[in-house]
This record gives sequence, structure tokens and C-alpha cells, in this order.
Amino acid sequence: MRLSRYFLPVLKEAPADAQIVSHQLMLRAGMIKQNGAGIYSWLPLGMRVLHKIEKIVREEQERAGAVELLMPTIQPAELWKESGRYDAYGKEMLRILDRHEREMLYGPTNEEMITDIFRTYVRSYKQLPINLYHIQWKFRDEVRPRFGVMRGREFLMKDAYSFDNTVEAAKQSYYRMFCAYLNTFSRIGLKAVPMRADTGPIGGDLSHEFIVLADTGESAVFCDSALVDMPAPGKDLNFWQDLLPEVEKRTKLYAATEEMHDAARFESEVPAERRLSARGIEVGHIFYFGTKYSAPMKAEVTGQDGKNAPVEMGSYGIGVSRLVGAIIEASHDDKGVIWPAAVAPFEVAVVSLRSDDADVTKVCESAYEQLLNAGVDVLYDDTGERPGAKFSTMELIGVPELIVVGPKGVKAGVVEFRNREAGSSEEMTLEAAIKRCLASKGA
RNA sequence: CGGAGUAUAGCUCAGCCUGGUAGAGCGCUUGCUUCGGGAGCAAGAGGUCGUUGGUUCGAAUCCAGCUACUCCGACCA
Repeated sequence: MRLSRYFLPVLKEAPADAQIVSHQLMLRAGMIKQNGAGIYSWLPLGMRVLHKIEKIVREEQERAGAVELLMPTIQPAELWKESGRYDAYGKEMLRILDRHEREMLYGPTNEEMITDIFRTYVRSYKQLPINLYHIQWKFRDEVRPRFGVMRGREFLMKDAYSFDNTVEAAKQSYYRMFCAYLNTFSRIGLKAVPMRADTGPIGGDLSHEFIVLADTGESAVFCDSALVDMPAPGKDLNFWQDLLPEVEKRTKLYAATEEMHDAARFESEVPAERRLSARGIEVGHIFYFGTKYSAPMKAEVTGQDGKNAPVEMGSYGIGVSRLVGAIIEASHDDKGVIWPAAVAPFEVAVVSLRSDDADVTKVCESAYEQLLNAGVDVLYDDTGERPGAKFSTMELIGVPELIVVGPKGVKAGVVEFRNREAGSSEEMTLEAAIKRCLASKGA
């Protein structure tokens, strides 16, 4: 992408409404525009990050056996009356009347709808297990939206729903998502710690939150630092073996959010040097809730014994749009965002220091072409801005690697290769710089 | 939903107390000079002061209603 043809409205100053750093940086970097309380447009740069996160989420869901579909944002009220949640959900649910005065709602979640899909098609225990997911916009009419996309009213969520014959099988489905989440967050470049959670209004008796540690997080968390340091299971994990040991390795270590915290247990179970009390942001939440929806909605399958029984269900959410904010909270400095490479809107930027210099332009164009051809997401700053302004913008939007091309370097046959996170700068030939970019992409 | 604020140019804000023809910086446009860390000079464009009503000869300014947004608390991916 050539910057001269791109849409990147960066701001020097943070709008006064933004209070936390991720919100300020997202506005300044031209990623989002607020359209109302808790409602945002995703501008091109922000949308790129959203897509990168979605891609990783999809890959890890599929690896764990979940299958993608897409349900609508608007749902008829009938399904929610069946489950009893139409009245129970309260004012957080945005209710709408259509032109025929039929009661509709903008989905805050999709348990009812997926259960309806399931019961329409699935009859036999032989068809299980099934795990269906989608990535769709949700609306929850929060009393107090705040913190930009971290607590918007409209937000993008990946929600998966598992269906099993038995409690034991349902727990394995739960463990698969548990491990998939660890892998997902790890690939995104985050340390996300699973913590036992309240099941809340969704109901059920097995639930974990995945918490990203960040100084600016909304809730206090307490955990064993060994849990934070433990690597994710990784892509070689066999998802179709008994995953309980993999899960237990983590769940046996102490980790709790403020509301579940037990100071006495914390101190007795965790050695002093590993007692970590920090702040965190919830980016995922998984639930096992049995037949809470399948029983009232009659989502039943015929078992081996010829009898019908409601299926065992779980649901698994990742706040995709919230993750964008969470990543920034966890990874920024006073100059701007520091994107983990996997989710950076652009992986590399080619910065021309003199767009009116033919030799410089020639080197830039060559670098840009080569990177494009190699499949790298490259931003080419071909504008006539001054060097200082260009560097500031690149640091603000957090491009991980820069190839800086200036007249002096071109005469000497070198370009400058910079790394955003390390703050490093080296001179090398263009070929070497491109090789470095490709190497970090492969890593 | 309880409490507290804010609303003036694209952005950040001043002006309001003490009513009298709308201001700054940044950004934008044009020209010249610049060009390795958000350039300098010059000339410009840009606002029915959130909205409705009231007080007044006169309202950005005083008063009231409404709306929107933000913050603190309770709730939440």
C-alpha cells in the first residue's frame, strides 16, 4: 500500500474524550472513529488489525475442531422466549419492533439461535461431537460504555458452541477450547492467563476467563507467576486425545480475579516469589452449562439406547474487537503502538526520506515491489512529508519494521533497517534488509 | 441505574465570573525557503458558540428545559 493513496487520518493530539491509552492511540493512529457512545467505525488501519486477529482465531478454532458458520445480528424474540431469557436478559438487550410490529432483538449472544439450528438438523448421537462458531457483531446496551473498543456496546465476538452426548465428552470439548484459546492468544502475542470464573447469567458450573495482564487492566488479578510463564500447548497438540492433563497443568496453579480471590489460599498455595498480583483485561470466557438451553428448547438426540436426551452444551467467547484494545494496552510506549508482528496492520514500512529524489525513489520502489511480491504487508510512505513527521507516524501506528531510504544511504549503497520494539537501527544493503523482513515474517 | 462534569473552527483549548460585532495553537490551502526526528516566513480559508425557549435595547456569556458525550460507582466479551 502506498501511503499517498491510503486513508490514514492520524492525529497529533488525543481527543479529550479518550481516557485510556489504547483508546487514545487508536484514535490518534486513525484506526477508529467514534459514532456514538460505545459505537465505532473501524477505519482502514483498525480494520486490518481486526482481520489479522480474526484470521488467527479462525485457524485455531478449526485446528480444535470447531466449524464456522454465520448467524444474523438480528434475531426474532420467539427463540429467547423459549429459553426464558427474553425476560431475564433485561435492558442490556436491544429490542426492536419491525414494520409488522414483530418483536426482534439485536443479538447480545447466540445460544438460542445455535440451539435452534442444532435441533433442526441433528437427530443422532452418532453426529456428535459438534462445535459450531461464528465471528459476528454483537450489541449489548451497556449502561456505561467506556474505554473505547474495550467496552463498546457494539463489539465483534467469536462465539463457539459445543454439543456432546455426555458430560464427559462435553468436558473434553471444553478442554479443546481451553487449549485452543491458549494457542490463539499466544499467537496473537499476548500472555493470557486462564482463571476460574463465575458462570454469571449464562449459567453452568465450569467456566474460565482468559485474562491479559496489563497495567491498565480493569480488574485486579492474583496468580502464580509460573502460570504466566507456561508456554501454550502449541500447534502440535493432539486435540483428540484426553486433554485433561494439559488443562490441569494450568488449573492446578492458583489464578483468580478479584471477585474469586481467596487471599489465604493464595498465600498458602503459592510461594512468595511467585505470587503475582497484577491487573488484567478479560479477552475470552468459556462455559460448560450442560442442558441449560437444550432442555427447555428440546435440542435432543437419540442415544445408543434408543432414548432421546438433551445434549450437553458449552459456549466459548473471544472478544475480537476488545482484543485490539487489549493488545495496545499490553504493548505500547510513549510514541505509540508496538504491534506484535502477527497482528500488525502492516508488517513492514518502506520510508522514503526524499520522495523528490529519483535515486531514493528508485530504491524505494524496488523495495516495495520485492516485499509485495513476497507477500509481505508493506506500507510505502511515498509522501512528501519531512522525515521527522514520517518517523513519528510510523511509530504511532506501530509498524514493526522499517526500511528507511535516504539520499546519503543510497549513495553509499545502504538502507537503514529499524525494529520498532527493540528500537534498533542498522545500516545494510537493501537485499539484506529485505531478507531480514522475510525472516521475521517466517518466524 | 445512582453521583459528577463537559458541549465554542477538523483537533486541543481560551473567552463566560463582570452581557456589547468570535480568539489562540495545531491541522488545512497557496507561494517561497527548507528536508535524517512532528520545519521557517508570508498570505489565506474555516465557527448560525449542542439545541429549544426565557431575561435583556443587546446573549457564546445570565436563567430553564431538552439532547449528546465523558468521568466515578454497581454490571458486563
